Amino acid sequence: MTNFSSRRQAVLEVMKTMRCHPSADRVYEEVRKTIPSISLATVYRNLAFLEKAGIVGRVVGCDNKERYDVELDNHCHVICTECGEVEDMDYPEDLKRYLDGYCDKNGFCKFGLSFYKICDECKRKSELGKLQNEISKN
Amino acid sequence: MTNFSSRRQAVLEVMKTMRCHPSADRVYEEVRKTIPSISLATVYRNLAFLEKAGIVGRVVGCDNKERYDVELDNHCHVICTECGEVEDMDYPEDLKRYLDGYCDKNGFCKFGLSFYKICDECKRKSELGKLQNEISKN
DNA sequence: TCAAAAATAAAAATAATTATCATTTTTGTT
DNA sequence: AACAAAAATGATAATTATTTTTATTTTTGA
Repeated sequence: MTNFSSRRQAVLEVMKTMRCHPSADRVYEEVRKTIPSISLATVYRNLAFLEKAGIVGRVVGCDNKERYDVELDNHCHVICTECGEVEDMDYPEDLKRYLDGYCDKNGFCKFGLSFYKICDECKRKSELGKLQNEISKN
Repeated sequence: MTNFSSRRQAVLEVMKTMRCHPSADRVYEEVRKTIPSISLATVYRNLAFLEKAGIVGRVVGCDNKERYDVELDNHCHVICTECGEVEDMDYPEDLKRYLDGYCDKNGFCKFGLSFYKICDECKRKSELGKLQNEISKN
């Protein structure tokens, strides 16, 4: 039975709604919009609970934060090497099959594939920085 | 020119010698055996320096620690879901080629593949725990 | 030789996460 | 409904990993 407490439910809802891979503090920020009195510890606790229950997963980005994910199937990640933001990407179908097979055959419980690049946001910021540098020189 | 300070050199040596993927505090522990006066901050600084220089890389394990790696080519990781320990594994040759191609074609700068399982050490510990539980019940 | 730059130790500061504890809410049983 | 036991929570303290700061030392290169 999926009989969660209202706050646990709220954390899960936020996870389902957000299309990104939020860190705990981002989830906290978001849940507070509907339940202002919720505490950060509760968010952590419920994310841990939901993880144990196999409902959300952890993703490691590139900044020292744990990030969370509700879509546990069939996708890999695109990670920004600057800000650590994580995006979903579908596996090429044949690759997924290959890795699933490899995993089974060798007794691994799961696998994770990530591709890295600098995200558009960070690229923009970096360009802006250079520009400002040029300007201040002259 | 690879003209590093003696401490920077020592950090790199340790990284090369250790066949695992140590966290900063493990590196610190190890370097202290030869340079007892080295400080933890210096280890962090030099790992960061060596990373920027492309000599060591970061690996994300499963515990909330950054781990470091000197072998930057041609291998993927086997990560323990319990303790976060990271082990190297060769890519199947054809998979490596496929991923390299995919990466180039789509403008990613790198990729990472990890397989997860519970390592032998942790399996042993967990068995031991269960056994002790049984005993204390009777 | 000597000034500027780089590297360092030690300690303080920061940031993310976890643990504690007193209180509140929920649950299942009578 | 009443109530005891279990679970969940907020607030805060504690912990852990990492980064920053500062005063000092070492290295570099002119």
